[in-house]
Amino acid sequence: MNYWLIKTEPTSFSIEDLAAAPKQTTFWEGVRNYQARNFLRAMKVGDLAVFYHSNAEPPAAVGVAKIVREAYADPTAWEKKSKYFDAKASPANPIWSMVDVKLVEIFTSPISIDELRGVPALAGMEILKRGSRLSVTPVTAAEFRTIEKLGLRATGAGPVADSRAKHRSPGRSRR
DNA sequence: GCCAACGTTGGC
DNA sequence: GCCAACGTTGGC
Repeated sequence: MNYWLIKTEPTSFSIEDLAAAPKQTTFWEGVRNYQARNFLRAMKVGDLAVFYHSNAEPPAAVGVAKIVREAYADPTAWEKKSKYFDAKASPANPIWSMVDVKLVEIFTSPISIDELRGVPALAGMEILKRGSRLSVTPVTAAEFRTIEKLGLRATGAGPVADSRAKHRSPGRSRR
């Protein structure tokens, strides 16, 4: 079993969108980078992924998702209207792949990038490297466990926040 | 909104 | 096959 980190801009598709999706599952389409695609292709059913919000305030690890379907052709690549359209792709030559992911948990205590940088055990993470832009990256089991533990820690002051309760469903996925 | 870092493209 | 130009990403 392997562990990953998948990055998304919450204005495009957030973990709340995933929570609101049918079966809390979505296809992870739109990856248009060969290295990231190859990581998608290496994913196995049951693998777990840290769900990370980039370009957010603050950028943060916000939960965990599980791979529920292994890589298959990403049809948005040949949909002309899609923002992920790629003229070189076709059903005969899909080029790009996607997987299906299902929500496992939303962190009660999201971990901002600042905080991630402050954890020595996470110093080697790809996402924290300068100029890192890969939207799909492997993480080690130890890194995954460290992040999940931080994400689920008790929040301390005040009533225990249940982040799930705060997020009303925005309705259909905005994709 | 800036801009450094990076991947991709295309002229040669 | 080099590399400058360009577009995109994403933290700040």
